[in-house]
Amino acid sequence: MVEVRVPRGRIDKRQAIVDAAFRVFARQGYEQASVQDIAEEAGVSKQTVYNHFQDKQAVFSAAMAATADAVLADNLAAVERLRDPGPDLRAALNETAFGLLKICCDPRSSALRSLTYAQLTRFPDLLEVVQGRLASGLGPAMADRLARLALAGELRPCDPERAAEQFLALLTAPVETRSRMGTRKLPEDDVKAVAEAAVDTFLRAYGTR
Amino acid sequence: MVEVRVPRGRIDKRQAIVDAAFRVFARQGYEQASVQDIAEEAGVSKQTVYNHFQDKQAVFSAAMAATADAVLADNLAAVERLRDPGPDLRAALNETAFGLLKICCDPRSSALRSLTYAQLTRFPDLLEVVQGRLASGLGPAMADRLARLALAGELRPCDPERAAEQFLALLTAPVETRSRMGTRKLPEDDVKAVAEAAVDTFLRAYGTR
DNA sequence: ACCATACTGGACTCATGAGTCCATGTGGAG
DNA sequence: CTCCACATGGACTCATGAGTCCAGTATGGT
Repeated sequence: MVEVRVPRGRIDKRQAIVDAAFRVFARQGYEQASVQDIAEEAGVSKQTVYNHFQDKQAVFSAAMAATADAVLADNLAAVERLRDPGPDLRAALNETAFGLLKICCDPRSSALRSLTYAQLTRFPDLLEVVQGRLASGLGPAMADRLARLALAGELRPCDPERAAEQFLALLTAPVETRSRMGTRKLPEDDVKAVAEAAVDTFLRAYGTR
Repeated sequence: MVEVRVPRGRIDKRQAIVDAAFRVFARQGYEQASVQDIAEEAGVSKQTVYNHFQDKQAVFSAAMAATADAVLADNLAAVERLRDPGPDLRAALNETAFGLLKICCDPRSSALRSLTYAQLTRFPDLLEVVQGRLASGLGPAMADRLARLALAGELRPCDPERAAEQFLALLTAPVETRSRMGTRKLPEDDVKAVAEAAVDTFLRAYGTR
């Protein structure tokens, strides 16, 4: 262990701790990650962690919330692609789908899902923190875009919430299965194939003839 | 705590332990469940647990494997409904879909997913034990049924593996989201609605005109 | 009836990790 | 320059739980 001499100081230790915590939790899981591990990963002493957070659980919550925010932001950015779809709807959907799947396959995103699942029984309020941000953010945003497309006659008239739910289902579930719950990384080509298959089925069901 | 005097004996303690273990793990998670808890739930002494299993991890593996087998069997039974679909294909698909979703919503099934996700990093071979049985069992079985239907002209010609993957995606992902990863139980009507929506979209994409 | 086998419970060791305390160092604001 | 708020690390307490050991007890096959 070669220690890099990092300048002491009261900079953004807190942020460093939050970032490091998520990395450690992602690698080792909640119970296996000791506060000491987190402190070391952050280049900080254990006591400093306790200066910023009440206890281990508070560190965990903060790390999960921050990551959920980041992942949601990425997802929303991908959906924005549909705001101005251009002449080729299929191409726009394909790009959006591929963008969403790349985020979904990212280790950060996988770890977020894993950790949420894992700690549900212990921290029920994790749902508000994580799922509350993701599902309650992404679904409606997608539904908004699809509603506009339907109104513009690009899709057949339909319930946009249901369409959004199914579009996302066609994307995420196959990737989740194929990547073995995020444990093996899918080849880019597979991801593209899933995206195109999803868009194809979606357009058959919701497209205008 | 009123202790029921249970007759001692070398009956199927092992089975009792496996069953009890899954219940305890489902309630408390792997790390939170102590071997003592499991022994008490099984009405057995801690030492007896260690008579039958090498260590806590072995108990866990056995419990997960047994549950995965049971859940897979239920799933396969539901898919069997499609072997003789009868004149009304939509009705047959609806029944199958609803059957699959009821299993999927069952606490046992939810706990199985939760625990698998949670312990992935620690026990990578859990994938072979659990996912290996479920995904590798259900997907192909579904694909078989769909292939027959396509051959009989009930569905348009298509890749049955892809169709099966998407059919299952349309079922499970929405339920997973709506039930908040299995933490709140969905009203029967919601489950039925998801099933019918999935079948509707599936038939629009894969049905014959 | 007998004996091997399995079950019991309770005491034991041992490792681990959360959270606290404190004496000491250090950077930046005034 | 001088505080002061924050950072450090190392030692400490305390609780918990895995896994072992053993002496005593019930069971079922023969």
